[in-house]
Amino acid sequence: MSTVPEKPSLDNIESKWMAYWDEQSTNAFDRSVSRSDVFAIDTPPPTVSGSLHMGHVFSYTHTDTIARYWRMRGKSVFYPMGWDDNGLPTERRVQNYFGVSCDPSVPYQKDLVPPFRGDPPKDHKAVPISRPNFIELCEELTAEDEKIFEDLFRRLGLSVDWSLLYATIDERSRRASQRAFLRNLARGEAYTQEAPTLWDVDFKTAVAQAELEDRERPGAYHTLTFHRSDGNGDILIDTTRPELLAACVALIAHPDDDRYKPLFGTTVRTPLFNVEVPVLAHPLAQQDKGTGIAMCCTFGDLTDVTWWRELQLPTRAIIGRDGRIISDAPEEITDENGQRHYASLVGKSAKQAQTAIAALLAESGEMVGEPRPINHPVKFYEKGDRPLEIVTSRQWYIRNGGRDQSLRDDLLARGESLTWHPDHMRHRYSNWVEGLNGDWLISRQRYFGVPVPVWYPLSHTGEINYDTPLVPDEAQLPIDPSTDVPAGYTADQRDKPGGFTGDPDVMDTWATSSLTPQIAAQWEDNADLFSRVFPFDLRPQGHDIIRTWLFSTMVRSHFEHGTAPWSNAALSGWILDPDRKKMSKSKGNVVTPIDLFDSYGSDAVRYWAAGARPGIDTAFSEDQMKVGRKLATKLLNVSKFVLGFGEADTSISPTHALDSAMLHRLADVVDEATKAFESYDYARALERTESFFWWFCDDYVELVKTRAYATHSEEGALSARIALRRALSVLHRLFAPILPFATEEVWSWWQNGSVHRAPWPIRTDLVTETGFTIHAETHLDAVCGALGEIRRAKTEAKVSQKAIVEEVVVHASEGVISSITTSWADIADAGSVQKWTAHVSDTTDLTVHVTLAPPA
RNA sequence: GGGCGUUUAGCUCAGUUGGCUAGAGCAUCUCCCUUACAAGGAGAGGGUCGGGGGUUCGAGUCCCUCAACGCCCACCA
Repeated sequence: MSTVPEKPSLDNIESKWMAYWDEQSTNAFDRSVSRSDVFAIDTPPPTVSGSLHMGHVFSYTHTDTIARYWRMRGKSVFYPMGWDDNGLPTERRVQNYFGVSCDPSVPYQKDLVPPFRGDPPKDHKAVPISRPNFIELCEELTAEDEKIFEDLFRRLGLSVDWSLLYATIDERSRRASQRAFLRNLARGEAYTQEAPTLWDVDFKTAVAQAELEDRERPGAYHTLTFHRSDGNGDILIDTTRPELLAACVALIAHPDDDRYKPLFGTTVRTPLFNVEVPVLAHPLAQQDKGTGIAMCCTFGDLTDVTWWRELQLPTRAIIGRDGRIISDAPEEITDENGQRHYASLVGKSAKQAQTAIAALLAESGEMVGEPRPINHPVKFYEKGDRPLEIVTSRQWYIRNGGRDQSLRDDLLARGESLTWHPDHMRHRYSNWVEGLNGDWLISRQRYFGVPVPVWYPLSHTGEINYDTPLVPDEAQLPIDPSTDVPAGYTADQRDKPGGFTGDPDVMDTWATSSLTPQIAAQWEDNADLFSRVFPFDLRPQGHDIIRTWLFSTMVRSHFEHGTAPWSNAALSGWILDPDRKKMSKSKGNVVTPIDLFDSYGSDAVRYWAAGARPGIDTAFSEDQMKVGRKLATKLLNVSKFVLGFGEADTSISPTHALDSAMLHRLADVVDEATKAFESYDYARALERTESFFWWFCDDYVELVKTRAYATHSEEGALSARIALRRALSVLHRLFAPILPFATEEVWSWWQNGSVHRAPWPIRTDLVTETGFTIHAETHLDAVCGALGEIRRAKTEAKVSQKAIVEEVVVHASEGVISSITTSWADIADAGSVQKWTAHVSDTTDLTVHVTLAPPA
């Protein structure tokens, strides 16, 4: 407890109180309490490769207000932070920064010195290094960014317990991730399979359904002529991907399509390549698309995959993993011209091949007319730059209900069991789960990630036996199969016939971040801690990653623990720029958070963020930050003022009706704010508190300040001071979750300890239900109504509010007159009124005639 | 094509089970240097609550319908 400063200021309060909170361990999680006294938050680990922006400030503030509320409610708040530094974006930065590339076949080198630290020359050829070395460099580079992130989050006032920090690539995360995978494998929930999968040709990795997005791209319909094998004419096919013609395995029309019914079971020959393919029926063919009959290739899109599987068609892949036409033509192309045509396409990208084949078709006369340009949606990897291809490869999957109705039902039920904030977000989840069309593909052909922790035995001829993977003991985790050796083998047996080979892949970043509750709670590493926090209370996150992060976390927890990982999911909205467009760097409308903290203070920025209702998109608004700044300043000033009246024994009830009425009004605000916070609605809690606060400052304090100075009587002054101090204490605590710095500052002037460890206010801090006979709201409306009329009269007369009023005549109902009479002395003080008379009238309206004194 | 959300003052938004004359902040305008605060204060103007229909004594609120905008999912020859 210190004294009230002469000139209160918001300057530098952030650094002052940040240091204090560290010193006092204000935000530390108490590991001794039982689960029922814990509030556990599964904080989203931000991606470290980028920079923190207003979106982070926005959503993390929301969570922080909730954390602070529950801490004041006496819960031990488990509020960890994690860094998501596992994955592609980091990998790319490390390659560019150090001038290295990851090659899992290179052995680990202790104390490796990278060729560069920052800006390798343009002609530098990346030096291949082992995967463990590469991961070390990733950790080194991300550490710098993580420091910056931590500083920013501290400055924002997040009440995170920084001792709980984790990173998704750290040892604990890798161990948890591999352990969970191995358990999935042991229970049959993870499996490997060779199958056509969506493939990014630039990253050269498989991608999962959840990572897809559609982009509108220009394309062109080409009308191709297929020749009936019986010589009875041609069939026209519309396709946007003529470059796949050599991969054509069938023509397919709808079973009910009368135009093509007679052709089912017959064959046709492809243009240019002269390969015989069957004409088949399948209900997925759409009669109104193109010519109503489609060319099925291996593989142009996911429909092709379905046809290929269901109609048991052969495989004729022509696109390689680099997105180019492979050199080996399908052996079905026996025609000499066909082989020549194919050879002319080898090595071309899909786009180049399309141009080339269009020219060939035009030349051979097997294309009708010119290509007709269209715009159509094409599937992309969300981080990729080129359309996805479909290639056949061996991948690991985790079951997620995409191929199993009963599992799907179980996961839907888990989603239903959550309390969603806002509630309608539950539809995003069920919508996604119901639309799954396959299991979760978790393997990625990348390096910086958690390795798939298995090896495979090699036969005496060197064949990989995928059916009996060699798994490590859990005690060995984390492992890297590219350098570690499975039990029963020696290092020199690696990749030798009769030996073993390590799985070359890493797991999808979501395969690790789907375990954030387990990682943060130190699952299996610290059973005591885990039992005190799991399942968590809250998962806060963006609604754009319901299908990825939220759903995958649910899948893992369902399998491993047989429960949902949390009871509540709070989805935050987007930040829009003032023109209602989503903010983005490319538009140059991104303001950095630090500048805003410097300009308005952290509390003001938090105030803006907390004004947005849960899950609602919100416009970026510096105006709102100015308002927040004003609020924080006002809080300082009014606190100084109230405390300046001197101490009072607040255990005694105030005697004046106005004072009691004010406390009753505030007690209702406490109830509302409490109810709002319990349903995660920080915005409503703020709105109610703030609205009361401005009324308190503008009307109540003005009404009682003269009396509080002991101008009239000690008894009256005491009543006012008791009410003022009770209200102030409650207001400090009500604002604490939103304005942690300013409230801590004012709290320190007159209280011991942190406001953030003070108990959340309750009604009985303000009022006891006995001994108050008038209706608080009626009383306040009457008194403030009268004061308002006097103020209006002065404003209309264009005189100072300090101007003396000679007489006030009030006409009102008996009850209103009674209230005004009771508190008349305060009204007269606030309005500088010399004399007044009251008349009881039938009307419910309050009429006030004000006679101003002549200017002195 | 399926689902979800939004539509209230110039702007951003409240309006909780239907109930006085629909609210706030910002912006605009007027006034006031008033010993907590001029980085302040006091006031004013401004809305036929997206359109249409219905239920009701009474609808911003409930029902039907249409529209616009946004998002999610699916399809995509």
